[in-house]
Amino acid sequence: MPMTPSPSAHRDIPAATVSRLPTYLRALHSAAARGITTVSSGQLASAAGVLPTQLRKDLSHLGSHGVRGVGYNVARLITEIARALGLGRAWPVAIVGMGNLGRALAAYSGFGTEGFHVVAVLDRDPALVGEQVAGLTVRPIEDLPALVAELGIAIGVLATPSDGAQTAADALVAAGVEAILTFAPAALALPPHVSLRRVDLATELHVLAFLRASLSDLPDVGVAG
Amino acid sequence: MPMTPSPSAHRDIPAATVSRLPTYLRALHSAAARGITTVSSGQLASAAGVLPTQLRKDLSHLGSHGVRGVGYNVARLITEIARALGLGRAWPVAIVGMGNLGRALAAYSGFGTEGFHVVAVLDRDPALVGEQVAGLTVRPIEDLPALVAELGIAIGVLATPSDGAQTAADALVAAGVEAILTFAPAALALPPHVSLRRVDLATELHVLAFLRASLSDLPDVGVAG
DNA sequence: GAATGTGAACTCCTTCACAGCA
DNA sequence: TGCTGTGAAGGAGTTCACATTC
Repeated sequence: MPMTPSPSAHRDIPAATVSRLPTYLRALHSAAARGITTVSSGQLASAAGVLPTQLRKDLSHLGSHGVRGVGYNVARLITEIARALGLGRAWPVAIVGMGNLGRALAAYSGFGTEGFHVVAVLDRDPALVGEQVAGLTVRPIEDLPALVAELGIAIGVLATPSDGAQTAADALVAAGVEAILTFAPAALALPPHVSLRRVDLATELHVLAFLRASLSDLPDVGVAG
Repeated sequence: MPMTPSPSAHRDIPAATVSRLPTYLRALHSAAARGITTVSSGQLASAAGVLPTQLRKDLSHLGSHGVRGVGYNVARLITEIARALGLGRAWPVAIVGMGNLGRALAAYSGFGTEGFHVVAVLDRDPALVGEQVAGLTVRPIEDLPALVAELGIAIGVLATPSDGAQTAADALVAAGVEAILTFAPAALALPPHVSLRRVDLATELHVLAFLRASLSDLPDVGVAG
């Protein structure tokens, strides 16, 4: 799991815990929407797909205080996790690369409900610049510094082909963006202060294929024809 | 990192190693395309964004034999990794959910070059059934058993909203699919023999926002206005 | 009685140090 | 001399057992 190795001031919450907090938050929101005000670690854990001990250990890192014999107050836990994750305001996001994936991401409604807001879409191809995508006008890469300064863009999403990924990443960093999520299956060289996460679709499929193959060790697909 | 916890017959290659092999494979293909026939662990590791010791340890799990003092034969290493990953044939993939993301995935050219082939696209919405997406006709969920049997579909990709994810997953499992990649931010209950990977875009952004916030502990975005 | 919070054991992964070989 | 392969050390994360509190 690619993550910038250097930064040490993670507010002393382990990286593995941070990566599970959003899931807990979603489960809590869903519970709150159903009128539930108190949950036990067992209930919340099963909704999130983890073990109860895992959940309690995770929550203990935020110093969160449930009530013994009772459980956690849903509203309070939502507040605490949101604060731990640095939410409470909408983070402005820029997406670079307006191919199929970039367009889909720009239109993805999930971001908005989770505290993120796509405020800029860019592409290096002049033929795409000026086009409308998800209610935004596609801008050229050269506009990045101005857009970052103007809109306070904090996170850049790379949806370019592998070739252009490093160049686009350099442009983001030069413009002052310090957090990048890339979908390009390429190794990126970045300054140590820039946080990087990579989502690699082909790798996920490869891992699945491996698991699948190691289960049924048949050369043929396990479907009786 | 969501992965089915049960299966033990991973061909004794650690999960963490498996998740890096595809990256090595890409770097090797790229090297081969440039006419390079031998690489050292240092060269390959920097192309893949890992440490040389990590790479050598990983390769040692496949019993791979490089040549001391020289390095690895590119062609041979490609063959060994491909075999370890169970490649060598194109895995047929079905994508369920033809919203923005599903369409983008169906059109994603990366899959084809990596040993995967999107052979079916489905949606539960009758209004979408029959439409053409990436050269395929959208089929109803009910066609899954027939499609799996006919096309040997081994991997299902879920690009549905969270609501429909469990239902769609059940349909895939009932049709005989034993490996699922889901983009829906929901916990899925699946039989233990089914492998599951989850890609959660919102979670990735949350983690980035956390890292970003813990670096510059300003309430404001770190751009001098 | 019921459920949280946490030290301690355990498992997994990464990194180091260096032996082994061309 | 140069680079691979690997046992051993170190670190991170998960699970267990149980003391603690309502």
